[in-house]
Amino acid sequence: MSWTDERVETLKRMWNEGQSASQIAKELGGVTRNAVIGKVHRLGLSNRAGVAPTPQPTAKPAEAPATEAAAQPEPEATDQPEQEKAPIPMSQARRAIIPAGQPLPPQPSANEISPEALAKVSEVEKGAKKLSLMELTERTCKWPVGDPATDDFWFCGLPVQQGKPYCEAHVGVAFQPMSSRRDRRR
DNA sequence: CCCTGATTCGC
DNA sequence: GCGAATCAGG
Repeated sequence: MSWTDERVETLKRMWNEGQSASQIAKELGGVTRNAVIGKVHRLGLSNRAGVAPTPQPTAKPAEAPATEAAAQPEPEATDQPEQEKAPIPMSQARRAIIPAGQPLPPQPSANEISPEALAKVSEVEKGAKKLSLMELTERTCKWPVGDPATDDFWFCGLPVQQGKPYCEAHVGVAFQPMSSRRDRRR
């Protein structure tokens, strides 16, 4: 693939939108994020919002203080490219039944989770890596699925959301904003 | 380990 | 001009 006018335009647009190089590369296809970054630099549109100065210890004599800044003659506006859609038919809501005693994530009652989150989880579970307990690492989602008493039990295993113990989808249901939880009388 | 952008340098 | 390899950081 080469940098056609069109592709360059997409690159510029996405870069200015704040998309990451990898995202752009993925969108364009046929190029790696390195290619995108390289192109970005060649185009001279590096800093998009203000990149911190890169203190380069390399022996690089200070060049003439460039006072030239790129220009944006394109008053582009109103751009709502794409939105994450979750057309999940929501087949059967899976319920992981975790017996007490396990240092595992609490399974929130399905009736308190947003349909969005549930759908997302369902979807994620389809592509889960289905790891066993011992296969879990610090960057694999530790969300349990299924009944530990049966063979139909595994851990999500998808890449975790930095820091958290679960993938994005499961983080979503794990950390509820504790909303309509007023059901205090029990 | 996952990711990010920045830079270098052979092609 | 291109972009993989590498670097530096989160």
